[in-house]
Amino acid sequence: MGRGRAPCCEKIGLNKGSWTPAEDMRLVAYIQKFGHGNWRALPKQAGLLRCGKSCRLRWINYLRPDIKRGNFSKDEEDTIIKLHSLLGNKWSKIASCLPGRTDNEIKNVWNTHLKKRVVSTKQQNIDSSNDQQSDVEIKTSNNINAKIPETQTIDSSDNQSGESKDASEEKIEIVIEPISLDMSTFMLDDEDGDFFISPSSSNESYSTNTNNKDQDQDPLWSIMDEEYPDFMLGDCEEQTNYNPTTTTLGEESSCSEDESKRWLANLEKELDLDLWGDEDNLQQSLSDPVSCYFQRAL
DNA sequence: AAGCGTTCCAACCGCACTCCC
DNA sequence: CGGGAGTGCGGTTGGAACGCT
Repeated sequence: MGRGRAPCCEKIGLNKGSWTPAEDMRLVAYIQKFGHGNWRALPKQAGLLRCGKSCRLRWINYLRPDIKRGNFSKDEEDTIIKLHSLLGNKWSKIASCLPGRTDNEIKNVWNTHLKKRVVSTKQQNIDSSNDQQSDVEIKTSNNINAKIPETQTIDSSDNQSGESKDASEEKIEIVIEPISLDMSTFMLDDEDGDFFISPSSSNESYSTNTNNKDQDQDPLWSIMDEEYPDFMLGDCEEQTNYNPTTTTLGEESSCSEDESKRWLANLEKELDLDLWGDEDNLQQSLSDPVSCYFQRAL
């Protein structure tokens, strides 16, 4: 689609723009199996024609199993407004107070909805009563009861937003609840102890297009549900206690390069993507999956 | 139905930061 | 301490969906 500026040299030959369901599946399956210890190396090992940055963004903003999708609740919106008044455009900090929401999503909601609402609220307050404290209620509030993974004291002193200078010396204590996310909510095991992705169990409202009215019709999970109902990732019981809020998979999971390549080849076969060819080409795929992928993609 | 403007948000980019050697 | 690599953050872009005429 060609968003933004021209790609740098090292990105020539890599895919850009919207992710396809197949790419999503490949990324999810790879991370479930091997983790994401090294984002730069991940796309090569997973056979994705994407840069590591793009993979990371896709995972964090979209494919993570603990992502909460759908409309923001009133409470969430209020929390965003309050935190933004204190922190400014510190989207990642705000996101840390809203479990399941990403900084990108919060940023979008703010820019498209909440900013206008705050401005109009301020304007209404000024118009209706000339109240000198019209913006106090949205500028400061210590009554924030947000949920973030661990107790944090947010120091807003680094806030550079002009909108919140008044609160720059203030520290807010946020009571938070730990997120307990077990990968078993995302992956179900069958009788043999193997695991497979369970799209429907991961999030009821999962969608790649929340803007859509048919947001339950996500292409990825639709395909997964309909075409790969028993999509297998192989034995990965070591992943069953994966908790993305506390664990970086790549730090704990380990796999040899050979294991990675072999898994990738098997994945292609299971998905019937025909990117690696038949058994005759398997050895070539294993020895140099990326070159093989390019050759076959051309 | 077609055309046009607006809204939404996924994905991009560059820069900043952290870590390691 | 300096430099390089990897990662995170925030601003911006542009295509798709939507609404209006």
